[in-house]
Amino acid sequence: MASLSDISRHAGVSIATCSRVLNGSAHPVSEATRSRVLKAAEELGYAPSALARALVTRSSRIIGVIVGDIVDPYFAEIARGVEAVAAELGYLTMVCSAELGSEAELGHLRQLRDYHAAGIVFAGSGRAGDPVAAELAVAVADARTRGAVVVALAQRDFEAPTILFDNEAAAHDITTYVRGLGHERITFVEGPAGLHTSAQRLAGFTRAGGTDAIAGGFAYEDGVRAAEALLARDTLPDAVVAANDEAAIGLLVRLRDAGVDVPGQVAVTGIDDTRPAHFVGLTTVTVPLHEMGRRAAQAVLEQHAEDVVLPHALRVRSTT
Amino acid sequence: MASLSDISRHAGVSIATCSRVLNGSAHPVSEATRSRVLKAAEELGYAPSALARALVTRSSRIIGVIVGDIVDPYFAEIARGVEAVAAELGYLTMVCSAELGSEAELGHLRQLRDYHAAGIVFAGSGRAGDPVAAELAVAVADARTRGAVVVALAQRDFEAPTILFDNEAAAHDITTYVRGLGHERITFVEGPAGLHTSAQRLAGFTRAGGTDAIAGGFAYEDGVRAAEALLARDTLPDAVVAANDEAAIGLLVRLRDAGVDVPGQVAVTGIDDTRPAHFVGLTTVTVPLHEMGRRAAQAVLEQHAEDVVLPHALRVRSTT
DNA sequence: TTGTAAGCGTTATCAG
DNA sequence: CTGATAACGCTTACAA
Repeated sequence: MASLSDISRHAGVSIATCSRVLNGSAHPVSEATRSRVLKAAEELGYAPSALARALVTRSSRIIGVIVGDIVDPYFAEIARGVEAVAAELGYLTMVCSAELGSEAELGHLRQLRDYHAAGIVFAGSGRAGDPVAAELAVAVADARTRGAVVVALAQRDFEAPTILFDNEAAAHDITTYVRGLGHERITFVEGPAGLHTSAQRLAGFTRAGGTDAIAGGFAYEDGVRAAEALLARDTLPDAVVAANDEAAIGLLVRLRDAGVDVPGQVAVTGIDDTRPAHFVGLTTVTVPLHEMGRRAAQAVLEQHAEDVVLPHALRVRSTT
Repeated sequence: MASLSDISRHAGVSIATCSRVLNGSAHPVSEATRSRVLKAAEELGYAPSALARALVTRSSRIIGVIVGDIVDPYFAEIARGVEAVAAELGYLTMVCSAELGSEAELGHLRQLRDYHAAGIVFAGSGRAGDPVAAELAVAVADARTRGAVVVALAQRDFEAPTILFDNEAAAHDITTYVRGLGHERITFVEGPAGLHTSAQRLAGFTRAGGTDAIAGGFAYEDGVRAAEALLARDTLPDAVVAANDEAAIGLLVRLRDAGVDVPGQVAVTGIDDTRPAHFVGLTTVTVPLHEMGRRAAQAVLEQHAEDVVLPHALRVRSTT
């Protein structure tokens, strides 16, 4: 691949001048030499080395989005929001999936730091008692030293501006709605143990007067398991509020498989309003995932972020 | 952030030696100086500049996966496969979503090339008559010049080893299955116009004896629209084979909303066997998405790929 | 308006 | 076993 010095030689112009015309510098260059350089670049098929450029400017045009699980539509929606605004400005957004937990998150964070990413957005929540929390905090600080702006889209255990919605209120609102329907015995299927988000959603359920909570998770399979636990009881609850849509759907499918009438016999709800919720007609609460992604990207482009809490809203469909 | 020269000064050792101990070089270094360097690195919080390293070694540890749409579970599954094997070897996999079509794809490809990506995986299919096809081919060639290994997971219009499954056969098999059920009037909902994958699936339907095909797409909404087109006809077909799961689900939901009994009145099937298909009990054909991702990653790690066609299989559920 | 040259942080080649 | 030093490809004062 042709480099600046190739162009320079070919066009009979200094490297500096080539650099100036080839990267839209404000520095004046005569039309004559400009076109000569352009022509040489064209002929030789010049492509800049983003690596070299980033090395000297001390910042690349990469925005990293660290998500909990790339197949989870919750994260996909966020990533899409980031991408939408980043692409306009020519930034490359790379989504990194940390399926293996905090360790993987730390690994990705370090890589992003090492590549001088312009921005790093943490899409998922932090974990209580996270063994690598301290290391994460250090790496975040280092990334900042290198000019990265880091933003969190859920509660984390390091210093960072946050763009979020109120998980506790979301859970509270939907629980209240379900109670308002006249359901007395309501079971809550918890999120993954340890996640701050899980704790917040459980707290919302509790504050709304809920008392019966069982273990769960954020995956479809977790919902299936929760359904089985419920099916094993003497009597089914009137309603079950799952900590998120995926689990709610697993629960819903398993319950119906077992011949349970939803919503006739048991009402089922989720939180997040991801695409699959739409597919199955799940009652849930809409949260501004795409908008969070957009704002996160804007924050890194503007190199400055402010804490915000975005609104959520009940979305009633056919499972209640 | 501390750099090699900082460590060098702090430890009273040459930069070269520091480099040797800090990057696991085979070059011998005495235990004494090694530990001195390590200590200095520890104290100063050294983190290597992947940028500088990649610049001199002429290759970064980045694998880019260019997908059609990050919220599409088809691509998410592939990305996950890539990530799974890449992570083990310390490679960073970045998934780039080309929601805006070929142009966006080209943009991402160039970025990846400019960052000297070690590998570039094209997850989606090429388009007939693509206006940027030539530019894509050039950029692919350039990326190769810079040492990248590029792999395609669907038919493309440039030279590249492919890891795929047989789209034509998949569509043929499910159509044949549906006919075997006794359905006579079968409608096929096509994929997005222009995509090679769409053409292949349509060809499979046709080869299996299907004749009635209507416009569609790969998104949920496309399925909804197709359902409405069908609903507007005098009589509904006995079965509809959609070009993929997303569209099949949109179709299914819309049909049921309209009071149509599926599978009683109309049978519905998809292709891909993505997660949502599981949720709604869709009859479809399983394709090795995750495995394709894994193999693509292996190919870039081994710097060499061979063409393969992986098997698919019918997955019968409750919509037929 | 153009060119020279000093880095950016590493790795790698050669000598000691 | 250790250390200079030349790249890698680019940007950017500073000169001319």
